[in-house]
Formats: sequence, C-alpha cells, structure tokens
Amino acid sequence: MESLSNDQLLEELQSAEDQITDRIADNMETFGVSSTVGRLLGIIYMNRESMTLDSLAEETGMSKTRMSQVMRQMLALNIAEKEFVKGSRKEHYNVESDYAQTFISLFTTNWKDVVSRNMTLERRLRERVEQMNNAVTDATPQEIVERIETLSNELDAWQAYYNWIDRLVDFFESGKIFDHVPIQDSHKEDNHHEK
Amino acid sequence: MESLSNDQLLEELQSAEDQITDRIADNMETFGVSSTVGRLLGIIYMNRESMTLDSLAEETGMSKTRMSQVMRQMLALNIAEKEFVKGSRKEHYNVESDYAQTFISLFTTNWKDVVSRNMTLERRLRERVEQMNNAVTDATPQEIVERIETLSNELDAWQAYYNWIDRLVDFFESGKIFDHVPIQDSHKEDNHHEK
DNA sequence: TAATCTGTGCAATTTAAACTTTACAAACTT
DNA sequence: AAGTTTGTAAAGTTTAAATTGCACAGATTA
Repeated sequence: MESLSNDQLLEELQSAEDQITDRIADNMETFGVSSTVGRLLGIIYMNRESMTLDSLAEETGMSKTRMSQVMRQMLALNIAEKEFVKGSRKEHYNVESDYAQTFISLFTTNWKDVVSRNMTLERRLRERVEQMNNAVTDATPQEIVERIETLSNELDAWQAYYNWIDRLVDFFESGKIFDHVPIQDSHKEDNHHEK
Repeated sequence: MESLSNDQLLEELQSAEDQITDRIADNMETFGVSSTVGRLLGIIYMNRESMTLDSLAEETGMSKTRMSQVMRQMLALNIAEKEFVKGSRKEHYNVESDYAQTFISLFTTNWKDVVSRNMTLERRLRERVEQMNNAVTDATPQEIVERIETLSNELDAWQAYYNWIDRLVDFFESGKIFDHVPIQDSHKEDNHHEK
C-alpha cells in the first residue's frame, strides 16, 4: 500500500537525515563541547564530501565567522581536517567518517590535556610539600605534621589516578580497546522483531 | 634551612589543598558538567567527612539553594550519596573517595543516557525507512532509491556504534577495564629526580 | 498550636557562552 | 596597482546557563 509520492519521499529522507544530524549534535555535548561542534560534524558527515565555511554557513544559517571559530575548535579536537581541493581557493574541511574513531579522538584529546595540566600541578605541589617537610622541627605541632603527611598521601593517590588516565588514553589511542570491546558488524542476521 | 613558621605552614597547607580542589573542579568540566559540581566534589572529598548544604554554602560562599541543586545533580550522576547522621536533622552528603571510581560513574552515567536516547531514535527511523521502501515502485527515480539505501546503511553504522558504546560502558562498569589498564600503586620506588 | 528548621520550587538576576557585525590583513586575480 | 576573495581578530549583542532571593511545605520541637 504505497502511499507516498516522490516529493513526500524526498521530504521524508531529508527529515530523517536531519534527525540524525540533530542527534549527533546532541550527543556531542556529552564530550563537553558546544552543540554547534556536533552540528557541523553531523552536517559534514552526512554530506559525505568536504565542505567550505561558506557552505556550512549556508547550511546552518549561521555566520561565517562562527563557522571559522567552530572549525578551528574541531581541528584542535582532532575531529576534522583541512583538505586541499585543486582549483578552489577556499579551505575545505572534512571529518572522520568512523564514529568510534571520532569518539576516540575526542576522548583522548580531552583527557591528554587534563593529564598534562595535572602532572604539572602535581610536580609543583610535591616541591612545596618537600619544603614544608624541611620546615618541620621537633617543636612543630603534631596536627601540622599529620596534615602534611595527609597531603603527601593525597598526591600519591592523585598521581596514581592521572597515571591511570594516561594509560587509559593510550589504551584507546592504540586501538587496544577494540581487542576487548570489538565493534560488531551490525549485519545482524535478521532477527526481525515483527510479530 | 627551615624558614617557615607554623602559621606559614598552615597557610601553605591550605593553599595547596585549595589548589587541589580547584583542579578537581576544573577537570570535571571534561565530563561536561558545571565546574561547581567539581568544586563541591573536591570540597567534600578534601573534607574527608560528609557535609551539609549549609557547610557547603559556607565553604563556597554560594547560596544554599544552589548547593541543593548541585547535590541533586551529583546524586543523579552517581558521584555523591546521602549519609544518615544520627542526631542531625540536616542531610549529609558524601562522595566517592576513589578517583577512578568517580571517573567510571560519570562516564557510565553519561553514556548510558546517550545510548538509550539513540536506541529509541534508531528504532523509529528504521520504521520510517521501511515505510519508504514500501513506497518505492518501478517508477521511483533511481536517485531516491539510492538515498534510501544509503540512509539504511547509515542506520546500520549508527547501531553498531551505539552498541559498541553500550558494551564499552559495561566494560568500565563491570571493572573489566582494570584487568587491562590496572591502577598502579604509586609507591614508586623513589626514583627521585633530584640531580 | 505555635515556633523553628531544612530543603527546594519558582521567578528574577547575574554571569558566561554562543553568536554576529564590522573591519581588516593576507593571498590571489586581473 | 587596484580590485576580489577568504579567513579571522576584536568588540558588541544575544541567548542560555548559573546563581540568588524569596517563599513556602513538610518535618521537628516545644
């Protein structure tokens, strides 16, 4: 009982594709980035061809400046790249077409950043703890000595944690994660759930 | 050459502890939550004892209402819990003291949400694709048929991805991750880097 | 019952993030 | 050289998020 005209089909297609893009944009917020980052990712991805700032601006209805800002952010996040297109003066942007790879890029980029910031702080704090320890004498109140000790232990836990994250990032980046949580081909052998 | 008085030591301690709290708050933004969530986490954690809305408000200088809002969010994220304290009418909140466990809670809570939202959308879109396919006749332009096919493939990729995330969440939640990326005791055998 | 305490719904305000407009530099074209 | 095109810096505006103040409900105590 086919009831859809060609025009209706095209509309349906467009609507379905838009919904996918919207959802990609939405999900991206879980990574702590603006939904516009996700939206551009979705648009370029669904476009299946690299896009320029102008075409993105047109597609989103946003300003070119904003497109520029967002694409820069996406480059920094390693989820987009410039692509040279012969004969065109504009810059063309493309995105990783593998969902899981995009996940990994975002995950590792974000956490690498965190790890590096924290290692720096840890180092500085260790030095300060050492100085405090040097300042301790027999006359120093027990309470203070204990707090220094506690702080020092805290730094150990701190270090263990960020070291763990560091190795976790590597676990993802190296692809080892796929050995233990493989991507399953969704060529599901048609276990259709129609009753 | 100890040059610090007890008062100075106390100041140093406070300052160091504050910096740790600040950094915890900062890092929390990587999970896409407000930094105040991180700040409260840090404060309660460093306090090493459960805290009330009033003590949190005092510590942060923020309103009690906001404390209430944030704690509710933290409960939803599974990174804090109420703790009954005999003889006190107030509600006491505590946080997980294991960094890695907190990481896992946030990671899994966030992504479970995403997965569930997406599975719903995928199901709906599959139905629509099926309807589109039913509407296709010999007269339907090739271009449309191809786009439907592409969309259908897209849904397969989509499903494979969210299924992967689902298993990934489980990999973390079940603790299997620690079998492959163990937390290393930071009792580093003193490879002191003092030259 | 009245008085106090505690947490939170709700509207209002403040602050920060997202986004736009304008302007301009660099690269390219003619 | 003068004129385009392209991307982005800087400052301004808008929108959304974070935060507060007030008020009130439910629970507790007197």
